Amino acid sequence: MDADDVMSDFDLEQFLPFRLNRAAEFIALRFAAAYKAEYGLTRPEWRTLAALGSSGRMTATEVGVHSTMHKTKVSRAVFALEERRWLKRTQHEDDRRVEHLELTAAGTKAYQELTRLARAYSAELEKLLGRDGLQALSSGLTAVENAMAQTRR
Amino acid sequence: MDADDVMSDFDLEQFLPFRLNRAAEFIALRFAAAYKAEYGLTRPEWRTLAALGSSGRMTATEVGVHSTMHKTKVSRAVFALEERRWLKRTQHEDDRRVEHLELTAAGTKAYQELTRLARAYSAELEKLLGRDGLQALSSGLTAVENAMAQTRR
DNA sequence: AATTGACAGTTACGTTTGTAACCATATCTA
DNA sequence: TAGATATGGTTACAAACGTAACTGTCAATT
Repeated sequence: MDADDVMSDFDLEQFLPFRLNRAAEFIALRFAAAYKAEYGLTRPEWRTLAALGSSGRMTATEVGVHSTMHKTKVSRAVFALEERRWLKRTQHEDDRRVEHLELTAAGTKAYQELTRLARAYSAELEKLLGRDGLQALSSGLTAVENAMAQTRR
Repeated sequence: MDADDVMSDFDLEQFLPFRLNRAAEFIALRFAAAYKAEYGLTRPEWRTLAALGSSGRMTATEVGVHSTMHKTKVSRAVFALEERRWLKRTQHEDDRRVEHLELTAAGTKAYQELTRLARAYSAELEKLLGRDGLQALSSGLTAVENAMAQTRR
């Protein structure tokens, strides 16, 4: 037993935050490469597009909550998508602070194409992780999601 | 059945990269807040500290591989930790390109304290996710790690 | 021994990020 | 109805980031 063992029984390789982060980076990066190369989208932009594409009309704040993105990220992504004419804003009638966000026809088209990529990647992931691995990961994530819902803020 | 349903059966909420990333951010951020607030450490710095604390003497390249960090991140973290006198470098005898990195006494002390925080957080996570959730997440992550090892690069 | 290529680590540069301050509007309270 | 407070969204600024180019050293080839 040498000094290292005495010092601590902590192992970074076993530490969940570390493992989760590394895995997320790996998984996300492979997909990010696709939409970045093909469409020049940043991650916040893709997420905003996906949120609006799948949920329809939302406010910027709602997008942020939905995707757990900081509001400045959302703000910048919305601006970028708007410039690209993939998204349009409309004012809320009663509350002029609020803006409703919606995809344009072009935005919807892009969303659908990206959706195809996403599905292809999902299939690839299933092969990569195996059915059991995927299932385990998914239920683990569900546990985290429940914990997040409890730890409301 | 409205337009959204027809448009696509893709659901962002089910998309693994999205879920993984969101979960990782949630889990990692809670812990990052601790070492950031108490020690003013960045994530790369904490990771480098942890790598050296748990594995003893390593080179910068080894730290990078171990923690999957880009070499510029490692370089900057090493510089910061060195300035803080938590880490010292020694030249490799045979190869003058290589530097061995090691924690100083102060660095080791800090590592041990952070290790206590990390263990406390692990325990908290187990409560938060439940034993089953934790187990599922862990084996899901193992699947990802195996996939990463296969997709060598 | 000179040339070439590989590798460890650092640095310069442009981009992305989070924090905090900000503007405008809405709501609550007195 | 005035003042305080909260909220949606943007912006300024500094810190952190990745890419690519760089320095210095080693190994292989000639």
